[in-house]
Amino acid sequence: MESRYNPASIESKWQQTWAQDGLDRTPQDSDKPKFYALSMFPYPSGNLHMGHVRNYTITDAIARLKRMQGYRVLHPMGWDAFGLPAENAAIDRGVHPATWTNQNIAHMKRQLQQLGFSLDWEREVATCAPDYYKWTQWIFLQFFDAGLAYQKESAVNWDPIDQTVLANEQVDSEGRSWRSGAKVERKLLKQWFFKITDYAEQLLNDLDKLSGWPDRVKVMQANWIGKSIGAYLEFPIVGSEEKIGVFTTRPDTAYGVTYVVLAPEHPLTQRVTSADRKDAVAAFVKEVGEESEIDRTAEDKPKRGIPTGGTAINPFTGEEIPIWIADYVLYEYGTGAVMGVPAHDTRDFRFATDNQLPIKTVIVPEGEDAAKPLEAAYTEAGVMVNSGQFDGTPSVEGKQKVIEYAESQGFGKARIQYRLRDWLISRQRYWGAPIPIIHCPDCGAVPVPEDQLPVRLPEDVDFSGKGASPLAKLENWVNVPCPSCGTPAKRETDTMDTFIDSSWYFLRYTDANNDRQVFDETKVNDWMPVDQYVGGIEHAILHLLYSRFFTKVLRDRRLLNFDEPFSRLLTQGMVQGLTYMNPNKGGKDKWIPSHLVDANDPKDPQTGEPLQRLYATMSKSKGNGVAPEDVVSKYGVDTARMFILFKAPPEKDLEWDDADVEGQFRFLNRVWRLVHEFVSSPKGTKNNGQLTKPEKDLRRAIHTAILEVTEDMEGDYQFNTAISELMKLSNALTDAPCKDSPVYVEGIETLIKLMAPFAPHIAEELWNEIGHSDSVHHQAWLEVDESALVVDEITLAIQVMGKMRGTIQVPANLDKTELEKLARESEVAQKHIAGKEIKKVIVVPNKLVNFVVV
RNA sequence: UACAUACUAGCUCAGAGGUAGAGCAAUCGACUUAAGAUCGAUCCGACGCGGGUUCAAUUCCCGUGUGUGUUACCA
Repeated sequence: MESRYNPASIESKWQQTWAQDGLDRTPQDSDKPKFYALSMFPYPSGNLHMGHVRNYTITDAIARLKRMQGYRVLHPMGWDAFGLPAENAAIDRGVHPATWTNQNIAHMKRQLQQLGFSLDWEREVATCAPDYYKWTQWIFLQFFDAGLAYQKESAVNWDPIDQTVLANEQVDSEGRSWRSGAKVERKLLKQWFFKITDYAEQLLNDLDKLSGWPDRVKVMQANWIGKSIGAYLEFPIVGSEEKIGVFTTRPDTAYGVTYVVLAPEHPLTQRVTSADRKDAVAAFVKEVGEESEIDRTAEDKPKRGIPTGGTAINPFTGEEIPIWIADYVLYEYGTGAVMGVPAHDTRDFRFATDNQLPIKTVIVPEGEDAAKPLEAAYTEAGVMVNSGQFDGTPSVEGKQKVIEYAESQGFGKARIQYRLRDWLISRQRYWGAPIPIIHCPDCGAVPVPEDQLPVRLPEDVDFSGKGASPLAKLENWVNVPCPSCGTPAKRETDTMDTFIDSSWYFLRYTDANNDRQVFDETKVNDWMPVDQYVGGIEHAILHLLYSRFFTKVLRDRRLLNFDEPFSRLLTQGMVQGLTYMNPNKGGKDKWIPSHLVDANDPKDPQTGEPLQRLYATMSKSKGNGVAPEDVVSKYGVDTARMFILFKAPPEKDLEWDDADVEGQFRFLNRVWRLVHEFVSSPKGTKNNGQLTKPEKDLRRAIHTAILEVTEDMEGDYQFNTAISELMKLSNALTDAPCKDSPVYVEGIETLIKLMAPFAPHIAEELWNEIGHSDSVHHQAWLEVDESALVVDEITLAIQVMGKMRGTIQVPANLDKTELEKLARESEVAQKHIAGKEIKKVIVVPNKLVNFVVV
């Protein structure tokens, strides 16, 4: 055995051996319980960064542990390969998106393999491959067939210079196109939507089933869905047949409505405006329309609005009330109109005060009357007053009663409102899965027949970045006969949002090479749900919500039989790098790339100014990244893995620190030396059945380590503390005086096995060196021998009045009376209780005795 | 603004109603021409702040401060 730990040679050696032996392949026929470990698949941007490495290291450690624990493990990898950067590469550099993407995939796959992740590459998927997006299109048709895919006019971001539609992420916070810099306009286009709102209630309720998800992710999803229970009420417009519908959560305040407000965009605005107000209203609408979303919703801004001159009737009181328009009413939410109840809503109160609108109190706290004027809105529950027949009703009950009354009178009903909107899935660009629809002048939107899938992306395309989507310009691709009636028709030229590709990839892994079906029902139901999903918190809402939605729809199509796709979710923290900032500079210039800075004396290389040191998420613009391959070439994969797992709990941000990486490398070196000394010394053969005290102590250390590591890995994966236990065991072995004992052999073997999921290469090498021919990764995980944990003597704490006064050594497992007797007789206790009356004695077996004195 | 979450050694993090703990860093010593590696030893704590419950609170409860994240007028 080499006396020095040389990671480079052992890592490549074992990676080859494992590949040959098929160590990473998913077991096909096995009666073992299943375990599906999954990392969120990456976008093939070209290079693996530390965030990827952290993500996959976590999942890999789990996969390896579960294999040792007797599970058949599915641990696949693939590529979220459609998307904008590929198309930009085409526009900027003239490389075809497919070429660019495939090169990146090849490069990143090689990087992953060098990192030794135990992935089953036979199940690799890439969403841009026709044999994948064929099934994405097939799933779209399932949605279409279920009535869950529909078209609607919708506003898109339109770049007037490039004459093209932009995605939201291509529009900066100033509302300008990232490419042309032009002010983006809103333009109405016919777009495809998925009806996720049909599943809002299920998506909300089933969050309760996700006990293995972090609470904050569930809270974020619940907020996103945003369920409100209330009423829909209609206010007739004076001099018109039309009515203004509003949604309210406070129907109990309906008698306090003193005005109605429309969003400026509301179509009724034109209708209700009186002739003399036309110009003022038009000016106001224009002004608000030009404001950016940010200005309009700024918190400190006063609520602005103007009267339209029109009036409506409060159907509860019969009073005429003015109709206003105001910028604080959002057209996108509810009905785009609200009833104004200044007395009982803070926003309405402020608006009414600013605009001299009447304030009418209709709820009072119990035992008070409505006489005194309000200084602020009273938004709590209370008793209804000034509310006709409802006077005296508690407002909580009043909600339901008012709804019933409105319903009986025909001007309202109960309603549940969600913040969640339908999912706009059309993208006017090339590098995505084409929507498999043909528009026929006679038959309308006709699905492409299944046997004609996939609708392939044409390859000879012009990428100028200008004009309509590249697909729309391809006459011979667009013009096809209608599949239903044969008349000349046109293909849909939009492609699908890439979130659709990633909403079902975890299902495809269970049967990745099936060319006849999207997946085999038995296989998907066998492997799913994913037992442990690992990825970034940035997907807390969109990707995870969409995937849950897809799962429920496909379940209702009877393609699978479970409700939720991911049983347990681990949202890993970011990887942060040491970052230098010049506080005197602004914008991007303030970040000074770390390779330009002397770490001992951080100064701006241009100005000589002192720099601030901080930790920030690694990024190109800050120049604070650490390249995985640099770390690997210096210390090896196992050190990188150990550092990443040890430095922070997985869900927290990780501060990259070279000194700590060094520390992990030293730990692996210590283990290497320990085993090296063990291999080159005579083995213990002594076995007379009776263990000496050092042997007992060492066995206790061994089995404590097994217990702690196993517990740390159960549930929430505390890798950092698990590795800390490995260090303790390693220290115990180093210090052990009984190196010739069979217990020492047990200790060495235990340490290597416990290390295997975290540092797989060195564990395999050491396992091999101590004389085993089978892989350490095939060994069964360790069982705790409870008897080894037993201690003969314990330290008993002596407390007086709850304060620690000292300790005594006593035999373990004495009963309460014996403990009390020993404690009472002890010197420490005597010193503090002598001459005092003992009122009470609390005895906690094997822990402490507490005297309560007068 | 609401919600979530955190606050423990210089740093990163464990911990549990009952003696506060690991790793790294630091300091000193040994070895070395020197450095590194290694070995040995050492140091470190109002458990954010205030109150309550308890025989006993760092741990449970309430309030408060600070940081972070999501959300930003959702009617």
